[in-house]
Amino acid sequence: MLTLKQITDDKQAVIAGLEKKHFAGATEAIEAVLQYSEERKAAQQKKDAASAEMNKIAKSIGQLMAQGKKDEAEEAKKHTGTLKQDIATYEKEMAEAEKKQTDTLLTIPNVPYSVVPEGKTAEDNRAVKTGGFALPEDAQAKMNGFDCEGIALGGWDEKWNPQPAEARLPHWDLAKQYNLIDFDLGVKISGAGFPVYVGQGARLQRALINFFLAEAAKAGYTEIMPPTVVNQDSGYGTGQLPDKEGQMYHCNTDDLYLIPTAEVPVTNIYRDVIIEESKLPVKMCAYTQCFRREAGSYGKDVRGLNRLHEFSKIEIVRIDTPEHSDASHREMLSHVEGLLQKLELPYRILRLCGGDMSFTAALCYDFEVYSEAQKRWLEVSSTSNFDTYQANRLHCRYRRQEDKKTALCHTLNGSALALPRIVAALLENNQTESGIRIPKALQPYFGSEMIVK
RNA sequence: GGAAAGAUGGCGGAGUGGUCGAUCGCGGCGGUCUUGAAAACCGUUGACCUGAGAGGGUCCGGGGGUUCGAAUCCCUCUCUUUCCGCCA
Repeated sequence: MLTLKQITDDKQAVIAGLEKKHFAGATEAIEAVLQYSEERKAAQQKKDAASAEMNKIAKSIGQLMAQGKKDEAEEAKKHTGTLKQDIATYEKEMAEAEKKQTDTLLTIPNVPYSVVPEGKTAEDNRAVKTGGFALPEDAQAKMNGFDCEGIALGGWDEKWNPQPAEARLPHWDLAKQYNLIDFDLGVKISGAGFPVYVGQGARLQRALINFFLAEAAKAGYTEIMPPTVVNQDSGYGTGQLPDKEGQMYHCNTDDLYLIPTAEVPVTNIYRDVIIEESKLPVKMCAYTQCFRREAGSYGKDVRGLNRLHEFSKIEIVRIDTPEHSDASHREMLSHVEGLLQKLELPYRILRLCGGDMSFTAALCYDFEVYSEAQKRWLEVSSTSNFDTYQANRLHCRYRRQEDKKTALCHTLNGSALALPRIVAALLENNQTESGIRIPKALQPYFGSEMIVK
């Protein structure tokens, strides 16, 4: 959540930011917070004064008793009755005002950075870069009307004969043909959205996980293997609770949640922690299964691997100083971009507009890969800077070197990468007459250079 | 699942109703000494709210209660450890 200081420092800037995010009632919400804050301060000042008086009397009674002056002590006690009641009243006022203030703050989203484009929906997101490889027909066809400058053709050895465009299949057909993924079996065991990976399909999963983890390790991220169920405090810490309660699977008996992303357990490592500035940036990566209920999604957008209830993802998380977080963010972007280049996939990077960004983000870039058989861009990574918004909830602070004071950290995270849509694009974009080609960088992890029937 | 013990500052560990935000040790930081380092010695060392400042307030796992006054007494919740049982 936003800090009170952010609001008092520059109220108008905060309101303008919230309007860019298309948050209705920004002015009213901010004014309400400020009013509750004043109420709380007033109540606290009254309460502090009464408490100070009470402490003084209590101390003097102690001294009088020690000196054996029982009568004077009894006399002093008489004054404490009303004082005690006053303190209780003021404390109640204070707690009520504080609760209203926090409750209101929790409903207010993060303020976007100035570089975030205006706009309301995904239509308004701005493509900032395009790159990678595509098959000839698709690159020339200007994928989905977007400018594809930067996307190169092929990049394949001569020994491969790409399937002609009209013969290319969507991944759900390929998964069946090559016996890689059994969606029906998943329905039997668990339900829709829980695919069963088989044989080379399972091996491809493992290869990608290892590849992504190895690349993250090379980039200096410490590998974490966290729990995949978390308690309520963790859910609140990273902001999934209370607003997105319905998105997570909940284990009733034990009141635990299945994680929707490794961001939750990994970022919560630093909940209620004060980090020495010299230790920043903290760089962590984690592979976990992710669980999403995703209620209310239907149609061809969710076919095959496009949207699942359970999937594998490698997440990178950084905790940094306010001064360096932007540089950190750029490093994360180039890390993710590097992965897509090594996988030889056509991709584009979008800077999300104010209205399409998540509740908690201050700046967010999406990575999308072009799926040649589906003729669609698929989101495979979302890389965000949360500024102090998450850290404020997490109470994640650092001790500044220069003055030894504590200040809120910035938190960042990004997928690097989520598997299912990468698998979809890899299968669809690498169809050849003799099988499905595996990009060079992935071959050592997969153990061979193609998927065969 | 059964039984017992416990939860105090970065860590260890005192403190059982009255200047206790808390003795002490370690660690950290500053200094003396040293060519440098170590050792030794001296000093310093929690977080949060409020206030221009002086100051005031809150915090000894969480919540509630008793009392003029609670780290200390009572209730309750959570967690941890040990032993037994079960299991990978």
